[in-house]
Formats: sequence, structure tokens, C-alpha cells
Amino acid sequence: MSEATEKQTYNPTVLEHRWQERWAETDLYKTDDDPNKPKHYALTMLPYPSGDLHVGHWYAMTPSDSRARFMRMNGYRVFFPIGFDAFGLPAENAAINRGIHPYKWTMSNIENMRGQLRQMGAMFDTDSEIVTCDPEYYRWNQWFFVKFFEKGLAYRKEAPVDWCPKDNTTLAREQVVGVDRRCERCGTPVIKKNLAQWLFKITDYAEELLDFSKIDWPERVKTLQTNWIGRSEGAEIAFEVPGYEPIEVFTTRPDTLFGATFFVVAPEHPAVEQITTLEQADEVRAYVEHAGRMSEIDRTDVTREKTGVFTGAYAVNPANGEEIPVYAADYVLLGYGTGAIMAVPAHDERDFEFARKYGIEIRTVIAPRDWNGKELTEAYPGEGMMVNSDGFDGTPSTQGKKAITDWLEERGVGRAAVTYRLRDWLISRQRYWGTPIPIIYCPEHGAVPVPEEDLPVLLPEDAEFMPTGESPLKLDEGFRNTTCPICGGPAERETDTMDTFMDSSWYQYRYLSPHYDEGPFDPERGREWLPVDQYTGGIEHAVMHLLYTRFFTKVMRDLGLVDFDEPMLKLFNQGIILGEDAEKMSKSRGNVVNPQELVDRYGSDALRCFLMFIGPWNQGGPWDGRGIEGIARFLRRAYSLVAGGDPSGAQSDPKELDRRTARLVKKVTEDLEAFRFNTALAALMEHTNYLLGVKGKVEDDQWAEALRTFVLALAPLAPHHAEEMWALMGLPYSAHEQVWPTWDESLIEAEEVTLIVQVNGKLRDRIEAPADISEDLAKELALTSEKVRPHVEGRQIRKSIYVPGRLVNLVVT
RNA sequence: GCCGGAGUGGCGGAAUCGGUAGACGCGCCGGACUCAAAAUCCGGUGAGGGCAACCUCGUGUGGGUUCGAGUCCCACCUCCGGCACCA
Repeated sequence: MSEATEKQTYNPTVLEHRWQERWAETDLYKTDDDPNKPKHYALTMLPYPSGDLHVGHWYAMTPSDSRARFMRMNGYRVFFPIGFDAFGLPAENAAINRGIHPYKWTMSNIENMRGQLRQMGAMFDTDSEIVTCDPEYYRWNQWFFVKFFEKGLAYRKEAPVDWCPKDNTTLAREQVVGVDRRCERCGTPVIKKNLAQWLFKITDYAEELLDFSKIDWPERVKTLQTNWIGRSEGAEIAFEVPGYEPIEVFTTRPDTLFGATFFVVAPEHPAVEQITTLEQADEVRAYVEHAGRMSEIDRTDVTREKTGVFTGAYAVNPANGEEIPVYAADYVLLGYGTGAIMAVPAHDERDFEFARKYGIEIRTVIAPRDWNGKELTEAYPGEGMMVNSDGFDGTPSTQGKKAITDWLEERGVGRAAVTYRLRDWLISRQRYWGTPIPIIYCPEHGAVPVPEEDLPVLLPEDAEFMPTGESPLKLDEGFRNTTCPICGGPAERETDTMDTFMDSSWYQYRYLSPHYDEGPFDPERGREWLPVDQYTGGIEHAVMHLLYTRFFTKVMRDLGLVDFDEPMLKLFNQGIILGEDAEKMSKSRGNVVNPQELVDRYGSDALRCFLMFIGPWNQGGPWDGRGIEGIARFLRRAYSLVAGGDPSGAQSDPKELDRRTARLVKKVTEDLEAFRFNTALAALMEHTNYLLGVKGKVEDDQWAEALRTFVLALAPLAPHHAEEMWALMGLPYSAHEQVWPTWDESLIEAEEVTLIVQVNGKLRDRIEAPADISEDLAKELALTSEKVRPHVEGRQIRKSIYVPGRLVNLVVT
């Protein structure tokens, strides 16, 4: 092929295809295990195999790939794997609606997406691919479950749980979102159901999960997790209830104990039935029943008037021996703290409202500033001097918290305590397409874990998919009936499956050795690559996946599997790509952008570069159908730098070319380091425009060197184009195995600078001057400027500021 | 209510340390090429005024600090996200 024809046949899709094949043939992206290089584990969140890659996948993965490529060129051995989060509801729904088996549906989607991933031109190490619905994978979910069970971190409990009536399954607390409590997956409002479910004791790690000191994660994620865990410091205080056992309360304000004038227990609190007096029984029963029937949304509606009912019982305030009435009221939640509170109406808004309504005494025990000694007209939740508190009067409330706690502790009726909002992770799902929970129920021995050598418990292939609200496996007699591993007697298997967040909690470990069968991962590979150095993915998983995987790693550490505390050292959250109408992309809105069409038309480099160019990666933004044309134009222009003939001659300023090249390398290096793909591309565009302007006016060797550097700087962002240009320049395969260019800092500073001249801070002139111009000379030049003179004439120069090599500011009267 | 984040041309955005506001791209306007169009190339493009040189205004609003503020401080407005009877 002659150069002339090559020039005319610039066709990005053709050249991209050619290189994708060459890369595959030559195993270019096989992970480099050279122990002399520092390791870099780069990870992008694994996709759900929905059938096709959408623009969101491209937006998540291609910048992540560019960053991994950049690291590779910088001398790291980079591990950049990909896999499929293959269990989950859409597969099962496809089975119900269309009669396709979830396995078939999932695997054919995966096959399709593998091809689409190849088109991305990413450097994924496909040898380490994982598919989570493969028994080879989920076997280890079960293995972890058993380990958790043995450590007491997996337990079964019957309790009111969140149930999605559309997906027909229970959910973890994290998977119920918004004030109106909707299912995170499908948006349906959840309801409460009383069910026996398996939970993981993530709350045991609440305190440690609040420690982010070992990771460099976005503040946003750390804040979301911190708020979600919701740590409160205070005290637990026991209140005697005559005729019953003492009831403990949790309070963050032990300093207000003397102001507790009533006591409230949640309607579902086990004490309610015991303490209610005969006279109050009917009323209490009616109230409790009513509360139970109310929807969670109504019940937690903050604007609703407080309701409650007197139980007839009294509790003894341990501070002053006063008997205070015990109410059952639904503003107290069973699941938080101890499910009971001491009510201090003067210093808590909710208690205040309740006391007003039921005519209960409101006793001020913390004096607000300028307090007149009268009853408060609204709750005062702030700090102040303690009053009406016997020996504690005059103590500032900030000190009173500890003083009262110590006093109670001495008397054995209280102690300092910490409470978390975080709940244990409910992992049971009443669905088919997930990992079977490896538990056998024996009438003799109760819940028995399946012995390790019997794992995996295979998901039976021939299940019936009836959306009955029961686990489909329950209907499968062959699966359900088994024998007890301890006594061999007839027993039944657990028929629920695991939350799919289980799969993604440890997948980064499995990538290292996807076929290893002595453990979840090969420890030798682990020592070589762990932990993940750079993780990228969406913010939507801040309190789900990202919390669960941290929890998992801590448990794995405690099991001796790893010797570090955090799974991913650095995290970057990309934003969301919206439709052209700036709305979320959805089929119903008709604003979905199809990446396949774009790849066919403009090529993958254009698509990936455009997604990176659209704005800061963590910001996302609306799609712009015309914008991609600008990128396609840029790539064509860049390509044309090498594709034409090269008439040469030294006419342009050679120093300028070297200076600009050095600046480009510095800019792109710093930008890619910090995930600023948009400005890196802007610099590459600017440089391309400059190069086209001087093309043919530069001496051969210098031009070749400048171009070589440019192509390398382009390589992580537009890998196919860079490879093609590299080859056209006659350089040896492959551009992606080259060392990232460096720059000479001394070249960067120009000898001539544009000096800014201001008068009273206003720009008046620009003067070309030597970079090292002296202050005196700069000021003199400024004063003699034609443009400056009119603004200075007839006035006094009171002061002048000089910023070396940048500006002169004359301050005049 | 509490906790985050953000407001810059017609649009996406840049200005990373307090020092030329609007890089780069889209769009638009003008020109070259063409029978014509597309593509491509060249030039222009914050607003207002002026023939022009230039001048004035301009980064959500109002104040402040400073020789100088998109950037720092105070108060506020708007939008987005999260949490919310959590004791």
C-alpha cells in the first residue's frame, strides 16, 4: 500500500479492528508479572450482563482503561481484570416472562458483551475473567458463608424485615432507599414482613468501618458511609419497673436525666405485654395492633402528630427515685438503641410535643442562656448550666454528661455506651437465581452448615419459576430434601439464596486466580497483587457494595486470609452520562444513546475520547450528539500529522516546538495522574493544532521526535490511533509497550514572556519582555507604555507591585 | 431539619498557588475550495458603546479583606445528592 492510498483511506473503524486483532494475536495485554516492576492493581466495577454494553459502561470503563494504560507506560506491571456480576433478578424475570432459563439468558448475554468489550479496545486481561453464577465462583460464596457462620458472624433471626412486593424478596436495609422507602432495584415501595432470615454481623465492625485513615477515598463516600453507620455516644441507663425487670434506655443526653418525667417503649417492645395493667390492657392492645398495621412510610412520617398510650406501669428514675409513667408510643423504634427511652420533654422536641399533648410535666434541667426560670415554650436541645438536678446543679451540661454517667456507673445502674444506626446485613433472598445458602435444617441438630468438602451446593437447573413469594427452591423436592451432615437423618436444605452483593464483596480477590480450587484465591497471587490500588465506579454503591466489601476484607483479615485492612486503597467515582435532554437515559424517555452505532460511525477511540472530553469524569453530564464530531475531527487531524508526505525545512522556531512538546508532556502527565482526562485532551488538541501549523517547516529529526512524543502522550486515550500512527512512522510494535515520555523542566519556561501591566488592578497593556526581566526595568517599561500613560498621567504613583515574569501593577492616586 | 456538592458565554467546560476570565470543543457568523452540496481548510465569536485606537461592564446575590478576588472571609438565594421520629 502506497502512502498516498493510505492517506485517502483513513477509516477509524477499519484501523481499530485491525489493531484489536493484532493485540489479541500478540497477547499484548497479558498481565506482566515482572517482579522488578512495581505492581498496580486497577479495577473497574464489574458489569451486570444485561445483554448489551450501554454508554454508561463505556463511560465507566474506558477512562479507567486509559488510566491503567498510563500506569503501564509509567513502568508499572498493571493488573486490569473484568468479569460479570451474573446472578440477579433480570435473568430470573426473563425466565418468568419469556421462558428462557436464567443460565442460558445470562451466558448468551455474556457472550455478546465479551465481543462488545473487545471493541472498546481496553487492555483487560481476559484470562482472569470471572462469571459469578459459575459454581466455580459461587462455591466460595458458600465457603465464606460457612466461615462467617463458624465465627458467629452469620446468624438467623426472625424479625420484621423489608419486603419488596414486586421483586418478591426481602432486602437489606441498605437496599431500601428514600423517605418513601422504595426498593433500590425496582422503585416499588417496600412493606414489612415477619420472617426468619440470615444476617451478617456487619455491626460488629461498625467502629472500624468508621476509620478511613488507611484509604484515599472521596470525602463524599466517606461522609455517606459515616452517616450511614451513624455513631452516637451516650449512656445506657437502667430504669427499675416495679413488678417487672429493669428496662434499659439509651440516651445521648445523660446530663438531662433529672428532667425525665416519663418513659416510652416501642409498641413492639417485649415488655409492653408484661407491664400493662389490667385497666389499660384494651387500650394498649388496640394501639399496638394499630401501630403494627401501619405502613412503614406512615409510621415514620415526621410531620405526623405523636401518638401513644399509657401502659399503667411506672418506671423509677434512678437519679431521684421518682416514679414516672411508662407509655407505649410509635415514635420510639424497636430497632434503634434499646427500643426504650427516657423522655425529657424540656430538652427534646419529640418528647416535648408528646408531653404537651398528654399533659406531662416539662421540667427544665438545662438552663438556656437568659433563662427566666419559667417553663419553656419549646424544647431546648442545646447546652447550658444544669439546674433542678440536685448535686449536679451548676455543672455545665457538657461536663454533666460524663459526671452523671460516672455516678450511675458507681451505683451499677448505667454505663457509657455507643449506639450505631447501622443494621446487620440481611442476606437471604427468596429468589432462584443466586447462590444457595449452604445450611441444612435438622430436626435434631438445628441449622447445620454444609461441610466444606460438600461444597458447592449446586443450584438445581430445573427449577419452577412461580412468583409465589416463596423461594423457588422450596418447590424443588429433590433439592430441598437431604440428610443431616451430623446424624445422617432426614433434613431440609435452606431454600433461600444470597444477596448478589455477596458476589461483589470479594470478587477482586477471585480475579487473581479464577480457577484456584484450594481457597477463594491463591495466596501467592494475593501477595503479588493485593490490595487493589485504584478502584473506579459509580457513587450509587457508596453504602452498599463499598461498605460490604470493606466489611468482607476486615473479616477476611480476621480469618487470616489477608494481612491488610482495606480492599481498595484509592477510589474514584465517575459521574453519570445523561441523555441529550439532560435526563437519565431510559427506553421510555427515548433518549438512550447506542454506543454500537457510534462505534460503527466514529470508532471506539472517538467515543472513548469524547466521553472523557465532555467534562470532569466525576461530574458526568448530558450527551452531546454533535460534540463527538469534534473529537472525530481531532483524531483525523492528529492522524494527518503522520499520514501525509513530509516535506521538511527548518523555518519555524525550533525552540518553540520543543518547549510546547515539553509542556504537553507535563500537562498530560499531571492530568492523567489526577483523572483529568478532559484537560489532557484539550492540551492534545491544542498541540495538534500547533503541529499542523508547523508541519513541513521543521527539520526532519526534530519533527520525528516531536511526533513520537505526541503519539505516546495520545496512546492511553486513543490507543488505536496512537498504534496506527506509531506504525506509520515506521516505529516498532507496540506503542503501548513504550515508556511514558518525560520532559525537561528547563525547556518549559519561555525566554520571552507576556508581561501584564495593570493600573489599580485593571489590565492596561501587555508587553513582550525577557522572562528574567528585572523589577526596575519592568516598571520602567510599564511606565513608558503608550497604553498605560493616559491612566497614570497627572497622578501620583503611590506603590507598585511586581510579580516576577508575570505582571506589574501600578497603584496611583 | 441535619450533612455534603455545585452555580462562569448560546452550550459542555477551562483558569490546580489570590495575578491576562472564558483554554479546548460544540454551535453560530464570514471567507476559501466546489456547478452545487457535504467534507475539509482559514478567520471571527462574553455583553454594551465607538469609524477606530480603545472604553465600560462582566464568574448566582449583597457585603468585606487585598495593590489585585471566579479563587479568601461573612451573610443570603437557587439547584442537585444523601440522611431523617436514630433518642
